[in-house]
Amino acid sequence: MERYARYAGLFKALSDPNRLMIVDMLSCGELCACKILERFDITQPTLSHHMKILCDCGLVSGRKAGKWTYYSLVEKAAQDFKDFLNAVITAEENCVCGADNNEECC
Amino acid sequence: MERYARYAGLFKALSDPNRLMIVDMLSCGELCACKILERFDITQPTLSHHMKILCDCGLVSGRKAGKWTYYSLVEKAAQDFKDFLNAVITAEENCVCGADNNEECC
DNA sequence: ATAATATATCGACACCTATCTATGCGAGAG
DNA sequence: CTCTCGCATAGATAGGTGTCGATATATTAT
Repeated sequence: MERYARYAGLFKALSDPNRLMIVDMLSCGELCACKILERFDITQPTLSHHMKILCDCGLVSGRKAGKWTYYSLVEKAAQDFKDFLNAVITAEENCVCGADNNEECC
Repeated sequence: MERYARYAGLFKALSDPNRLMIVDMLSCGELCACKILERFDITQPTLSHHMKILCDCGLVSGRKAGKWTYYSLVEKAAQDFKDFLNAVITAEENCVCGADNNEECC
């Protein structure tokens, strides 16, 4: 259950259209905050809020360079997340369903 | 942007640990509501609420049979979702990043 | 018909979220 | 040192979310 709670945080981080698009942009490479901001109709503090959420969940990392902050996707976190989703939607040995599906219901 | 908003709804549906675990259980096959309820420390109305969210986003479907309601994963929706996530975290031709990454920043 | 059972809906509550404006803070430029 | 610029933080606000107890609805059993 700990595992589910941890990944649920990642799903929540991507549950906003703006953040989803930001991650898509970052998948092509590092971008500075102002470049990201250009593509959205939100204020700078709002973008900062979204970037913090993406960083806090571990999917994105920020790098300060002078006045600018560059954000990039954390490849390993993204892969782990993808693998987790795949495991969740795929039938597995040792699944949480408990393997008592074949019992008569109720 | 429409596309992001649509899938953001799916991420939101999976942003709760209980719902994430429910989907994992359903990936092994159809389950009746009471069987699902057994595995959680929540009340029946709360489970009903979660199942409605999972159904509304298209990831799960419900089938009434007498007194019972059986829920199952919608395989195509799950696959499409997985493919979308993969596209988002992978660099692509024709990406939303706009391909102007190589410009000097700001 | 009446009772029991499975599930959904309603109304309430505490908490969280996305957004804004205003402000703070650190780095470079003059 | 002071000004400007990029970004983060604080505070406010409207709306959403997870949970519950109470109740409604529908189906099966008596």
